[in-house]
Amino acid sequence: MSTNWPIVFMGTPQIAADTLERLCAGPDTVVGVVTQPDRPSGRGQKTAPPPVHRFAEARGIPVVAPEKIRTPEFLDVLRAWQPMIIVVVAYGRILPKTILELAPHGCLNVHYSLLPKYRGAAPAAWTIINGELQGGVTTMRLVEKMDAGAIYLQDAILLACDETTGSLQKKLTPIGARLLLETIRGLKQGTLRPQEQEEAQATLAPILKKEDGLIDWRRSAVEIERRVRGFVPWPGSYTYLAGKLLKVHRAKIASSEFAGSPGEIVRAHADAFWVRTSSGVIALEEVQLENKKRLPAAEFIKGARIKAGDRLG
RNA sequence: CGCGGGGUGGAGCAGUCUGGUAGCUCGCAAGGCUCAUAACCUUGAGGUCCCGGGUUCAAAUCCCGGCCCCGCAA
Repeated sequence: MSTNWPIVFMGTPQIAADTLERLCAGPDTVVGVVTQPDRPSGRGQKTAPPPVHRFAEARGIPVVAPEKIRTPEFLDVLRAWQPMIIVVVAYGRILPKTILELAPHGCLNVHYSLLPKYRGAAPAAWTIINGELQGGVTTMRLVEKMDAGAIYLQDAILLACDETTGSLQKKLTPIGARLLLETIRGLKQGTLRPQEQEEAQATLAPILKKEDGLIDWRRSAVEIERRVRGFVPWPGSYTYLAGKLLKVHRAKIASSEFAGSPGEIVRAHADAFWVRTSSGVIALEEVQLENKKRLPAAEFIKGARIKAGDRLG
């Protein structure tokens, strides 16, 4: 029906690329894409363009990957595209006011939590780590304060009991893409009623660091199990076994109770690899010793010389 | 040229430094035992020790090259 909007898209990882694909399938025209510059990554330190870059290139959409975004040159590029709105999905940078106000409808962000809860870089992960029963997606107008802008649309889903950040993100991405299209349509029609966030309800979802993955056995089994799920696929959870790094890919609460101190292996037999925490026992179900392949607990135990009484951490 | 570990019967590992008959925990097959079932005991089958070359009387082991897997880092 209404007009065709020129849109600029800013994003970097796979979820952003998936969202961009859906945006391209909509009624509007993505006239330009902004993404992070190539960085060396992976074994061998090869540099490769991020998913959004590859997608845009394949579609023949103009792409820029500025090292710095607070430059007049970059602003000129954005202005030349003359966007009606700028869509931001996991771009990975704080945008300055000049960019937030560059388009007539400002910057539209897809955020993977039920704002005002979990403002910040890792909303899906913290939703799981804190044991929430539901997660969700919010579209909102970007403002200078982190994730504090007025809410356009929001949708919630229930979490599975074995939900990981990866699986949750996978579920939320298409929902977010749908909300994004609905939001843009609503903005065009003027039917959208942006809701200011309730500041008092706001909580934070700070960016995760590699060290967050180190398992603290003084936490409870419940907490550790949630964190293991929340840290998949990144940064992953790990502990130490006889001085060697041991990654924990999957774990669950063991039904049995065992005496022991936090970090003590209370049972390592057949398919049971049980570790005592400060409160309760946790069963490691899939682990990976440094330099080795990831293995189900049962396989790992056959080769590892471990026994009840040995200690992790 | 980012750093590093590894490839050994069906699975997971030891053995490699210090070259000399292929080992452990399982699985599989057959038989046995039991009030004892995270069962247990006995016997058995199953291996080009990743590939190619070199050194040597002799190579899983030492040297060179190749393929594949993985940890750190990002």
